[in-house]
Amino acid sequence: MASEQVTPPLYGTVLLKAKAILDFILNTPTPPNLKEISDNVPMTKSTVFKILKTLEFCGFVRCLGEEKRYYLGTTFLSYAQKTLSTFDINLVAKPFLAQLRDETNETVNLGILDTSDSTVTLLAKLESPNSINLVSRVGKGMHLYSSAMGKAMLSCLPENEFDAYLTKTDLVPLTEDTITDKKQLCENIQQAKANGYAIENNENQKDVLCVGFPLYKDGRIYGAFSVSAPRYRVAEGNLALFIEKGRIAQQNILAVI
Amino acid sequence: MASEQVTPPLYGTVLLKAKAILDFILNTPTPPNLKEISDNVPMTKSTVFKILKTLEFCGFVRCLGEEKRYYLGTTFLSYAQKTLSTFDINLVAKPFLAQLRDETNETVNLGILDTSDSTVTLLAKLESPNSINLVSRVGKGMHLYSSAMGKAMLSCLPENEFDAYLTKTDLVPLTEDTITDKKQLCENIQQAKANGYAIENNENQKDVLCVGFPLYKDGRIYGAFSVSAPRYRVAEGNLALFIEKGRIAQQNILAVI
DNA sequence: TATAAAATTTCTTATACAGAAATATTATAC
DNA sequence: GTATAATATTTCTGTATAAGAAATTTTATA
Repeated sequence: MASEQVTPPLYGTVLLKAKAILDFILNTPTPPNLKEISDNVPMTKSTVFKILKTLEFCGFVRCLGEEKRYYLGTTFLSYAQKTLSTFDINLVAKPFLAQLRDETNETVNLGILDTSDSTVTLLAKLESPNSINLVSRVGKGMHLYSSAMGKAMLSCLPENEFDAYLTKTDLVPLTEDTITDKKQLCENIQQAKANGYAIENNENQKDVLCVGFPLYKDGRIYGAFSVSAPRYRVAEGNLALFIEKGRIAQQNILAVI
Repeated sequence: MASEQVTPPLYGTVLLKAKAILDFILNTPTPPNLKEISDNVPMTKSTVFKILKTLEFCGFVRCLGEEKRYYLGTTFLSYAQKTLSTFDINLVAKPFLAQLRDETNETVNLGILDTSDSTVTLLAKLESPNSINLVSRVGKGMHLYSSAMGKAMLSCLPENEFDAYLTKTDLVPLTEDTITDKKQLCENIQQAKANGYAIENNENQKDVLCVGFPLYKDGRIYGAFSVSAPRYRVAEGNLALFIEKGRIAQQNILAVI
């Protein structure tokens, strides 16, 4: 849906063919042999064969057994490890968050879950063009129970992990509206789960309202982002805009993760 | 060293170039930009650029940030998952184990660690050409503390996991030579770790001697294999042969895992 | 042993590729 | 704010390479 590049490049047809073959192996329950592959990708048997042999040479596939079935290779294990170790949600999400900032004219934050002490680590803050800004600092840890991003991420936790968090955490009040009752927090998180976003209204920082969106995909919590504004600037229509545009940003980011 | 295919295939030069680029990104601590890549692979900048754009289109790399640095893509996460879920140590190891069987003229076994109940599951049994064979059945579970493959795998466990195993396990005797003393087992495993192989002499099955080799790589225990023979057939020189040829098979298998 | 099916190899022309060099886009110095 | 340098991207062209048809070898099955 986004206006991204969808036309294949005019270079590297072999790469595109190789990917089609790899994807076919990926999506086939039992490892296929040459015939099964060439029957299911738009290439002749000899072309598939030659590409497979090169992929095998590269360690991208392995051909095993008397039936000569093709398996994805162990090379991908190293690549995947590197992908994870250098994955930068900050860089991935930033363009979409900048757009969200421009659409809402408010400050947009990006955070990740710090599992060591169950807090939100603020990775990036895209300042509102409006003059009066909020006091937040990149790197600062916030509580999960009081912040919009934190509550958004809580809403994605598996039940047992959420229970563990609830058990071990003291809900220390930060403002007069901080939720300090565990049952109430539970309900609040349930609501966030149902909505797909979490609202924090004067709970974490005085006179600030935040809408937090989780970045959750394939069972993994990549982080969360939020739109935050001084409460006086958030009228009814404004909040709806935050939610609408936030949801779009969320979809866009998840699509490229 | 093995007489495997080492000559690049005469087809798919773009694939080979693409792999060189991916490998450079893999081995560079901070994600490189175009210039850094093209300075380090034997291609011109424009060639590297065009391949990168196609790799990006395929989801194999992503270009992020103002500095346009290249990261390995998330596509590899799916590929790696599939690699692991279809990984078949049996098929990978079999040719080398068949060779070992022929070199020793004894039965060769392949097993994996069943972590659910801490036993060895026998995956394959390559029968000795000699007439008198041993009683073992594919699928049969053996104890880690009494079998050669089990002890080989124990020698690769991280210390805390080994301690946990020792604590929870009753060393029930299977023969008159089964090690039933935990301290003695500890020393035996230490010895196996130092040797790189484990010997089981009449401990698991009466009148049988086994030499077990672990298949351990990158912190992962893929399984173990063993050469097993009736004790009366194992003279001094024979045992040395088992160890020598077993080590070679182990190296060969680990090289292709 | 005969037959079928699948895997390799051979061969050839159109085409996709590689690199040089020009251009555009940044970053940085002045 | 302009000049300069560094990097990224595009254009262009001869040549190497890829794609497919078909023959051949290998392997499975009757």
